[in-house]
This record gives sequence, C-alpha cells and structure tokens, in this order.
Amino acid sequence: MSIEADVKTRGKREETKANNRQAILDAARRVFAELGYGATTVRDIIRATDLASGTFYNYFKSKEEVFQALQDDTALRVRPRLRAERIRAATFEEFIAGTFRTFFDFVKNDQTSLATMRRNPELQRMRIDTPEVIAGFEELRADLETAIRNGVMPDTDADLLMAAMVGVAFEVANHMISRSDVSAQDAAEFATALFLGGVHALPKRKRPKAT
Amino acid sequence: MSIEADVKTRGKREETKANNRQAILDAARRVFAELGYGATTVRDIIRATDLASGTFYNYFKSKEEVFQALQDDTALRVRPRLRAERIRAATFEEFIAGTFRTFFDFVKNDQTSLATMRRNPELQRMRIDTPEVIAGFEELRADLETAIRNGVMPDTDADLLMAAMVGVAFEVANHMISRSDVSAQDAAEFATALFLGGVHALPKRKRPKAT
DNA sequence: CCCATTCGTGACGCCGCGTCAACTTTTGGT
DNA sequence: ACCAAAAGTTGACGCGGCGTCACGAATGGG
Repeated sequence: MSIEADVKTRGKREETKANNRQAILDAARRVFAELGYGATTVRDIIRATDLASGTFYNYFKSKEEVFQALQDDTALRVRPRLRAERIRAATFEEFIAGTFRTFFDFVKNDQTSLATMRRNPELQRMRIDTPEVIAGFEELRADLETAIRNGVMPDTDADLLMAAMVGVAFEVANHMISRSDVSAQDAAEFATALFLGGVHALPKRKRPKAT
Repeated sequence: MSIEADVKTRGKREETKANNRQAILDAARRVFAELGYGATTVRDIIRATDLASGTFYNYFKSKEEVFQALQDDTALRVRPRLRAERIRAATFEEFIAGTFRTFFDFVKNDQTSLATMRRNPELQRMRIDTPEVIAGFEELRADLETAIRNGVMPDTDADLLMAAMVGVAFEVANHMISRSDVSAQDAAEFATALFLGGVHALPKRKRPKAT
C-alpha cells in the first residue's frame, strides 16, 4: 500500500532512482567499514549491489562523492540538535556545556558512520570535512557571534573560538571512542570545564593510581 | 672532496642509494604540492625523477609510505623544539605558552611541508597522522604526566588534556594559515589564554567593527 | 681480473577507471 | 490499448596505474 502510494505519487522512475541511490549508499557504508575507505574501489561498492558498474556514475562521480554524501547525512542529523541546544542556552556556560554534551552523546551513539569509517587500515588516521560538516562549523561560528553581540559571551575572535571548540570536540571524541573508560559525560565535562575555566578548572582524574 | 669522501667512507652503492631516496622524496614533495596528494600517482612521482618505475619500489611500498616519510621528517624536526620548550618550563603557564608558541611559529615558517600539501584540490581537507606524529603526541602526554606528578599541573586526565591541546593546535593552525590577519603570536596567545583561564580569559578581538 | 652480489630497468599481466552505444523500461499523449 | 520519445541501465572497451620479475649493468671483494 505504501509502496503503491509512493509509486502513484512519485512514479516508478523516481522510485527506482531513490532505491538505487540508497542501495549504493548502503553498500558503500558496508564496504567502507569492511575494507576501509582508502582501499575501497567504486567497483567494490557496485559489486555489493545488484547494479551494473555504469549505473554508479548516474548517481555519484566517485567514491569520494559517496563518502561525502554519507558524511553530510550525519552532519545534517546532528546539526539541528546542536543548534537547538545553543539556542536554548541562556548563559554561555549553557551554550558551551550543551554543545559539547550533545556532540559527544551523538558520537557515542552513532559509531556506525562517524567512528567505523574513521578506522583506516592503511594509514593511521585521517579526517575529512565535507561541505555540510563545514556548514555546521560556520553555524557554530555564527551562533558564537550572536552570543558575543548579546553580551553573554566575551568579545573575542569567534572564528578562532569556533576552531578551538571544533578541534577539542573531534580530538577528544577520538580518544573517547578508543578508550573504554571515558563516557560521553566525562568527555563533555572535561571539554566544558576547559572552556569555562581553563586547565585550573579541569575535573580531577578518576583513578589516580589504584586502590 | 666531500663527495669523494662520502664515496670512500660509504661506497658508491650507499651513495646512490641515498641519492635515489632523496630524489624520490624531493620529487614527491613537488608533485604533491602541484597535483595534490590524492591525485598523485606513484608514476607521477617517478616521472618527476630520472629513475625507472621499478626503482621506486626498492625504496617505498606506495605513495602513502612516501608521504609518511615526509610527514615523519617534519615531525622529527619540530618535536625536539617542543620538547626543549616544555622541559625549560618552570610553571605550567610556561609549559602551555611555550608549547603553543613554538608550534604555531613552526607552522608559519614551514609552509613547504605542512601548508603546501594541505592544498588539496579534490577533497576539502584531511589530516593524516603518521607514526612519528603520533609519537610526538605521546611525548606531550608523557610530559603532561610528569608535570602533574611534579605538582606544577593540576591532577587531571593527561590523555584528554593532550588530545585537547593537539586538537586546538591543529585546528587553530589551519585557520591561522587560511586567514591573513592571524599571526603566530595571535594564535599562541589565543590558545594559551584558553587553556590557562578558559573563555573568560581570551584576548579581546582586534578590530571589533571598524571606527 | 673475475665472479658474486646488489640494484636499476622497463615490459608485462592485472585491474579499476569512466565512457558510450545498444538495449530496456517508463511516461505521456492519443 | 498502443506507441513514440525520454529516461535510465547495462557491460564491453580503451586507457592508464599498479606491483612484479627476468634481465643486464654496476659495484666490490677476493
């Protein structure tokens, strides 16, 4: 019924188009996770579907573009949450804390797209920023500018502050993922304390030595 | 004379071996800068030398390994300077300030390897951590642990603190490179103030509006 | 001076790339 | 219900990069 409805409203062409695109994206996610991004070829992706090689190029120009689509998808899922958190914030303490908490929670619960494909067998590690990811950064910068104009945030270079937040967020998230003793809350508290009060304000380490 | 001396002490074999290796590395630097890392092929690199294609594989397994050698080279140049700065530090203010200042200065003055190959036409931006780079991170972590044990640094999670410093350093450095109005000193002061006192302590923005 | 060893060479087979002409399916008009 | 045009799929093809390997040249030891 719902399929028939889709067919009626969108037509068979639109339907298979959407299906094929999704099939490629799904296959790519699987193959990237299995072989690693660098080792994956367009042929690997298309072989993991029941489509022909030529069809791939009706939807994407390269594996890079597929990866970008996956990353952009993730970015578009998390950005509204971050945005909402920052808009809700009345003080800049809430602004910082809400942003970090939301981000680390998301990373913890979305290992599929963010963490799985960070695993790069051939090279040590790499980070790729796609357009929607960068747009998310710009969004943060704009919100910081607004906060500064409203007087809730000290008047400083919003672009550098954005860069610092982004740098801490991604780097700490990586360590959070590879370590088993750091929860999303731990990471958020650490990053928030750093930005609110500097090193002096950082939380004490959990287990100093043992005992 | 010096060449003859080299030949006498090392023999012709060792000599051409070193020369070939260096020729490949030099060619790679040029080609990476011109075509971008992703678009470069092993063939491109070897064509930029007067060697045959097979010879490449006597020295490196892939272009990734060449890139790694170049990155490691850079890492090994900057690490001693960072190390010295941190050892000299008596207070943790000096520890933080010295580390950031040295790092940003280095990035500004070493655009050849760091910035030139950051020029990546095909993909937006990416970061690749090679073994010696990672070893530099571990070195920082170890120094942070030592500072904590000596009581000059608050007792906190040294691994997360290292991650935060690394994240801020690289991300702010990227913005410093692409912006014309941020000097190495500006970047260092910003990062240092953030770590010493949090957002409250950040320097005021230079040109707020105009006047 | 000669032989063993090391190393440079480039042709080779393999495979992934992106294209394109032929073919199939869908659509809209009658 | 039919059909022609449009849209989309297919896989074979030419191209070029990959890593290898048998060959020959250069080197060094005896």
